[in-house]
Amino acid sequence: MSNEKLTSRSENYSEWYNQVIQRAEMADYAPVRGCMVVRPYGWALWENIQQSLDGMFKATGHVNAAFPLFIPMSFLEKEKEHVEGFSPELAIVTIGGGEKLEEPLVVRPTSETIIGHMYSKWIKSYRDLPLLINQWANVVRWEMRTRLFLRTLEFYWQEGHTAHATEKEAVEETLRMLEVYTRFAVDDAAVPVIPGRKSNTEKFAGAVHSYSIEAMMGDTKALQAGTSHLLGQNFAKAFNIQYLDVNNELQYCWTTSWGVSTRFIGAIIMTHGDDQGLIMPPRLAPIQVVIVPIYKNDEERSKVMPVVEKIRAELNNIRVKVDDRTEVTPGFKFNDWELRGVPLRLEIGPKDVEKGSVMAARRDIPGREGKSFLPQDNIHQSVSDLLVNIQSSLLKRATAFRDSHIFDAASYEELLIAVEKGWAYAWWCGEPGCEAKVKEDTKATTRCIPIEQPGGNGKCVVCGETAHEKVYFARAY
RNA sequence: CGGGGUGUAGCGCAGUUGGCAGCGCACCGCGUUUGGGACGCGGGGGUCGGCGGUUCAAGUCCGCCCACCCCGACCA
Repeated sequence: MSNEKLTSRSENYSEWYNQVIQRAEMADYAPVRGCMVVRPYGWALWENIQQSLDGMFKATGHVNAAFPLFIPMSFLEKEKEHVEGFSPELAIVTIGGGEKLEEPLVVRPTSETIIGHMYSKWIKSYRDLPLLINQWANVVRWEMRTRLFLRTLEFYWQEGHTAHATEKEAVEETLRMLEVYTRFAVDDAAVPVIPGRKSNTEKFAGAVHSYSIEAMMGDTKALQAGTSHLLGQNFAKAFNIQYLDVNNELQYCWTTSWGVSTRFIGAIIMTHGDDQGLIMPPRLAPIQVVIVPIYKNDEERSKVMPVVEKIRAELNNIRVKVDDRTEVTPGFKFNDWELRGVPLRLEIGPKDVEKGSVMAARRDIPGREGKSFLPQDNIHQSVSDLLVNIQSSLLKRATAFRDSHIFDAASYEELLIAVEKGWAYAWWCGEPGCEAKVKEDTKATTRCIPIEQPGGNGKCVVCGETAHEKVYFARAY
């Protein structure tokens, strides 16, 4: 661990990002190119994300299951767009047990195909529907360039796969899970996101429609933080997922899939972090409160530690860490836990023992301004209140930042300026040509066509033709 | 695959006209410290990316190879 200052976030955002992750011991690259080791502290955050999402999945009637890591190549080839979309980034096993395989096995880049294969066996009757299954898994996509959490060769995620009797139900499911992701991002991660539909060029290979939640990072670039796909009957037809309806007629199912990955950790880091390092939203923070005892000698220690233990015991259902390391100074610990993003720090020293107080320092407000004395009495209540307050102020701050970097673009000139400074919000006719022109001129792409629309019509910001929908253009990760 | 760059201690780097392999941080030991990144003294750690060449002598000069990073095309 280093005790040097971090690179400033405004000076070099990408260096800041890598430094924070490494110094906070969130993750490392493994010796193999592009693969990521998630360190215990990073994994603890992921576990909290898992727990939060899993609770919402259960509440909406989904159950967990597991499917194979290896998928026969022929499975992917059954859906034309799917294999075309994924073939450049597949890792393929050609040798097994020293023998060349009859048919290559693909290391799953996503599991629609193998799950579709199983669903065709499992689903026979309308009584089997809807089938609502989620899988927590790792997947592999052979990316050209990797970035910790955001784009790694292997990543961890959850992928939900559902089958329904009607299109209407599948559409409802797709939007329901988009809503679940939105609630998770906003309420638990304090990451404001815009739910919307992807353009045809940006959608998932094999989907009818893709939806996503889009977040703005601290450098104003956009990050797709979760996706929900309406697969229509594309996979049902490719894999023969059929059922007999009440009239004894054979019907194809309507399917969906949706996922959130370890990429979301990157979203949290880049949304909330500052020049001191990470800031964890209290609801997901691996450590919510760190207590730093302060003493000069054994005598002071013997007075301070019982108070520390008493406070720790009272904060029973809060994730508390007592940093009783003796080899580093309190000042070092302050910086260390700030780097790791612990939302609230309690300092307890001889003065607090005398006064019956503790010093509380909130992570979201740096320096003296974020410090206050709390009475030791009723500490559980005051700490809980502070955590709630920090959670909501993080969301408020991120939302204000995002909104001040979204610009209405009424003309192409305005769009060019807007995507330099943040996101452009503009009418778009839906033509891929207009989208491609923007990408060529600015590197910005359509992020999503938001669910909430202003209504009425406008003129496409690129070609001037009549447009029915407004869309966000932005540079993206 | 195209353009640019870098390989020297765990990490970050310096190394001049070729002449004993260095610095900061980290690590280990002892002591003093401890309310915002402590200090002193002592210590351990190297196939200088690899192979070959020039030379009395190569981290340094020459040739070939390898690896990695950044910018493009691709992407949750």
